[in-house]
Amino acid sequence: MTEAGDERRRGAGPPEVLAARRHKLESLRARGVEPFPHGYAGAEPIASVREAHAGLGVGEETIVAHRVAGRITARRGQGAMAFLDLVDRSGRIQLQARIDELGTDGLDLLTGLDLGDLIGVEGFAISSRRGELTLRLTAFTLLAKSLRPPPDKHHGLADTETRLRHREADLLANEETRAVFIMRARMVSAIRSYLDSEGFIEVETPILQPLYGGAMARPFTTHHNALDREFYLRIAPELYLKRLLVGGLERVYEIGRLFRNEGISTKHNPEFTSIEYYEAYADYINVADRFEELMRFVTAAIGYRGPIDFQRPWHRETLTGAIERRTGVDIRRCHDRGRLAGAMRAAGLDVPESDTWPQLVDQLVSKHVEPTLVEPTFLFDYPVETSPLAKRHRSEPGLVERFEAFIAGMEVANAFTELNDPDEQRARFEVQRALADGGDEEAQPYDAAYIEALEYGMPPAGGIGFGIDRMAMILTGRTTIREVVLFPAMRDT
RNA sequence: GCCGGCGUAGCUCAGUUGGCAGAGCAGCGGACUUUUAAUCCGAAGCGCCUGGGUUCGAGUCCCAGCGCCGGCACCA
Repeated sequence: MTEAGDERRRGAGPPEVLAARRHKLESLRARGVEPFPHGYAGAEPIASVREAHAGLGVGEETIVAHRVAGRITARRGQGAMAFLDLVDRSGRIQLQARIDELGTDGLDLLTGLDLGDLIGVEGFAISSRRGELTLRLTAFTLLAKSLRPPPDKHHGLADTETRLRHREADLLANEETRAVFIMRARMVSAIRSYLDSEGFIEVETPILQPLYGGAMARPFTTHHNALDREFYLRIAPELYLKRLLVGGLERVYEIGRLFRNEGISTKHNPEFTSIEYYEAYADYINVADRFEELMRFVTAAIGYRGPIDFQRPWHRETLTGAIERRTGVDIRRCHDRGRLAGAMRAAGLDVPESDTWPQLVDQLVSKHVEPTLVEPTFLFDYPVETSPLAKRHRSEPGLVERFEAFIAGMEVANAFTELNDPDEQRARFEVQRALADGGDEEAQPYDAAYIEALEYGMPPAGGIGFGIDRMAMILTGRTTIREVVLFPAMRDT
């Protein structure tokens, strides 16, 4: 059902399922029941109730009292007795409501509540005749009345559009959705604890930036009224983080939202979460080793049980070797656009006319190499043309010390030995400026403040950035970024 | 941005060659003291995404629009 449909119906009077809940709300108030009380202190998580009675035998009853709170998700009436399912953040538990415990009025009130209502309960832990852990209720309190029916209790909520536009409905109906976002949170928490334990400090740099940089992407722009100037929403925190290396912080990381004004796809959301970390006195090989270690740590910490093996050492190839192996094109022998285009045509590959040399290299990687990289893989050593912030390779002319990491056919990380020579950085920016003048919308702008920072002296360093969302996709086994972003970008209805 | 698929009750879904819009769950009324998506009986609830058109007659066929999904392009 679309939003527009809801609105129209509201104008013509609500559907009867909504009206029924409204009427029930009023009759509760008429009975003196407050439908929206202020709190319910002292409830324990359902999971801890389960833990406390793990060894309970079938049909066994205890006099251990528990107090829990949650949402009613199912009801099985038996006249003078009823069973209900209660769900909280930690799990589900069955409730048994008996007329001899609650009285006629109490049982009527409880069984008259709706699926979706939030209640707090007290009761004794017992095992039912079928062996299910159950709370035999001695008391209950309505904690919040639900005025909108929850999705089908068995089929859950399946309509993708409703799931994404009303994530709350998705979360309350689909346990699997809750599991995905809990897993994502634990993943981020594990990343933090790894980096914290390695002496990195978490920092926050500007999201509203006077000049964007650190990646090849088109930015969002916005306007600050008091300063009367345009700001960009950051496309990357890189340049600010490296200024912190200059300042002596030496090991820094930032987890936060990035914004790129580009297309939306199963792998792209206009705002997404990345982490970047930088380490003084490391080079890109050290960074690759640490990233492998980080992923081993994170997957162990969250109990990852998926198809990808993170314990084994990652595959390592050079970029040029990977391209040559898969297409026969040796980009080292094709330093100008014409030669590369010719070699690609000779190999029977598509050559878009407007593509520049770096764009053709990108094509080769994304079309012919990336899809083959299912197991965790590093590609090392990229052309200097595609990497204006990376340090020149120590032995390979024309290349920089940069790698990208791939998992499940998807690029997940980008890293390099950082360029810390201010004069060379200035020259690289000049090249970018020329590209921008030539109409390249993604060329990086000249950042004079950054050059000035490098002039104070930046330690040799390695750094990496990777997409939290894509990592979450891989670790939760989702195929679209929308399944790991709580509220993904959607069109207006 | 381009190409294709989809849009029916609060939710999950049927709907034949164009012929009175349906089921299950939820909700409503009643029965029931051990049930576990789904106990039994009964009565309700759908302007079929929006707007045009063809037709005696449109959920169904045609056109346009909106949204979602899947590709492509762009990108991480």
